[in-house]
This record gives sequence, structure tokens and C-alpha cells, in this order.
Amino acid sequence: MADTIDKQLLKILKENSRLSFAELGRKINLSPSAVRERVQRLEESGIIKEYTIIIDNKKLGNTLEAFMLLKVFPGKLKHVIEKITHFPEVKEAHRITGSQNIHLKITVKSQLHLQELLDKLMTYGDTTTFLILSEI
Amino acid sequence: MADTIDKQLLKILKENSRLSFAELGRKINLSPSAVRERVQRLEESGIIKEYTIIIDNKKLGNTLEAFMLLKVFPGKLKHVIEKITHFPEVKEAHRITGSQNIHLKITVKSQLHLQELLDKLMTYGDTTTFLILSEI
DNA sequence: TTTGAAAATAGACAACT
DNA sequence: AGTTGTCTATTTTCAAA
Repeated sequence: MADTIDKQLLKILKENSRLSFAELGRKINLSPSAVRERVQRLEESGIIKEYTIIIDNKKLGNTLEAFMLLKVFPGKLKHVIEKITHFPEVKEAHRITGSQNIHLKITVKSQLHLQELLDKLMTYGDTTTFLILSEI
Repeated sequence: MADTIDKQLLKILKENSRLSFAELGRKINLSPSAVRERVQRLEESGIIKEYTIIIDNKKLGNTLEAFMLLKVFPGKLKHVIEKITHFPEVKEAHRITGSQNIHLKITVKSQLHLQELLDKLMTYGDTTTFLILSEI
């Protein structure tokens, strides 16, 4: 499992995943080779799942973001899951416990776009929407 | 604003943010220089907010993940926001619309840990918890 | 885990299409 | 906007301790 140094590396990489092994090493006083071995172990063990970017959806014209809870109609869950992953508006999707069974994070261009999305999702189950006002 | 090529770049970078300009260029048939200019514009305009890693919290010993809605007691919101951001369990936090006002994503090591977290959050407001079963 | 050195690559810039 | 060519700095990789 990950020790203290690994945790430090993860924290730094979370803030900036483009640093080289040398730069990482400078930050935690370790040689580039040692950093390389640790990072590769973190990748191979799957602790680092992927290297990615955070995109500002607002700047791409998706001015509205929301969380959505979906209570899928009985027997439709598998089908709905299959469908939902292909919606471009859906950025994240999770199965959850509770009376609702799917949690979504979505982005849309406008209120009208949100309405259209809701119209589609309503055919799968009951929806509850929380618009995102800001990140904290 | 971002054109089709920029969107392709964003998509590729979202899947793997460590590719070089040259590698990106190979994927979309563009020279490294051209890719460089585009990616830098995406960074400068803030469309690419940050380069980061996705960490598998389960493998780090945080076996439980959950979404949580918080209906903060009147007048306490500012104080609660300040507090919450310092909780190590809180991975994401958003202000939202609706009768609840804060949406959290949290990770905890155990049911007991979750209980302790809930005990703390209960002093700020009413909580609703959805355990995450899986990603879709 | 460190150090050192060789080989490979990336990033930046200029001139041109 | 994009290409090509080139130079420099940096990184990666590997071997030896």
C-alpha cells in the first residue's frame, strides 16, 4: 500500500499531473529514478487511475451544470444505464443507494437544453435536479 | 471559442493528459507546433483548468464513497463552507439550488468513519447521504 | 535508493507556405 | 492557421554501486 511518500506524490500530481520525475523529486527530495519507480508502481497498482484534464465547461458554452438523481422505472435499470452513458450531457454517472438509484453530473448549454434533457430522462424514471451554483 | 479540432484535443487530453504535442499531433494529423499553439491557447483561455490525476480512493483504504446533501442551518452557510473545505473526507463541494444548499462528494475508510463524519456534519445542518455503489 | 552518462524527446523559435 | 527545420534544454532509461 501507499506510504507517506506515495501520498505526497499523489497530492502533488493531483495539483499538477504534468510535472516530470525530476521536478517531483525536487519537491520531495528524492532522485528522479526513485520517483519514477514509485509513480510507476502507483500506476501499475491502479491507485493512479488516469491522467486527465479538468475542462471549464462554462467556457465551452455549457453554461448550466447540475446534479441529477434518477429513480429509474422498475426493470429498466440496465437499459437506462446503457443509454445514459451515451448522452453527451452526462459527465459522470454513479449507481447509488437510496430511493433513487442513479446520480448524474450533467452540463447543458441553456435552460431549453436542460428542458430537452429532462424530457428524455423522464421517459426512464423520476428525476430530481440540483443546479450547480458554484464550486466550493 | 473552441473549434472542432480543439474539441478533439480536449477529448484526447481528457483520456490521457500526458501525451506530448507530437503525439497529439499524430492522432489528429497536425504538426507539433500547431498542436502546441492550440493547447497553449486552451490553457491561457482557461478552458483547460488543470492537469490532474484520478486516484482510486478504494485502493488507498477509503472503502466507502458517498454523495451528501446538506441543508445548512440558517445563517451558518458561510461558516460551514469555510469549515467543510478543510475536511479530508470531502473530495468535492458545490453550492446547489433546491431545499438543500451544499452537495458533497466524500470518501471514508469505514462505516464507523462515516458515522463520525455524519456526527460532525449534523452540527451544521440536515444531511442526506447516498452511498456510491459503482461508477457507470 | 543514488549517481552518472548516453540516448531519446520535447519544447521553443524562426522562416516560409 | 499551419508546416518544416533546427537548436537547446530536459527527460528517460539503464548500469553500477
